[in-house]
Amino acid sequence: MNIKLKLARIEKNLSQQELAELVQASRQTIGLIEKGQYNPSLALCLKIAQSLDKTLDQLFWEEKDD
Amino acid sequence: MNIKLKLARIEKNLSQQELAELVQASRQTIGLIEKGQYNPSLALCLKIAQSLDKTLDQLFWEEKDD
DNA sequence: CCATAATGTAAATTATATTTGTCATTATGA
DNA sequence: TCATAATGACAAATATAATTTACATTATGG
Repeated sequence: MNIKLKLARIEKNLSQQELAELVQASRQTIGLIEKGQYNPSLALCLKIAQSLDKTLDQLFWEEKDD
Repeated sequence: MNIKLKLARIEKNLSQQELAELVQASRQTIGLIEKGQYNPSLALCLKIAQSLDKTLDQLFWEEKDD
């Protein structure tokens, strides 16, 4: 569950459909990325981050201990 | 051409082959990503960043003006 | 020169991200 | 109640990332 992405989208007052159109993807793809258990391409991540005025790290980076 | 990735790899004294093994990818995949014109998956980007002690932004983020 | 490590490149194949379509659910408003 | 927007979920088809295999180039060291 990518809560950071979902929150960033809602902050921008965008529906999944609207974000999908901004990044030229399908609504389902956005839904799946927010749901997690999903592995989007770097290009799509970059478009999403730019559309939401965030960086890759802000949306997709998790601190790891190992 | 992803020069940041290439430099980060060389800083770590890793060959493409060695980095590939660390992230469980093929040597060719690493070479193609460094060459650019390529669209890796987020999961692979995360593994690469962790292996090189960098974040996503440090390796894959470009400031955009638009 | 010969051997080898490191890298670049290309074609064929496999794996999987993404799309498309469809139906169900929830919430909101007329 | 009825209509609709938003979302979740699922399956099948398509697009493309990634692998595999192979051969070439460059550099280094014997």
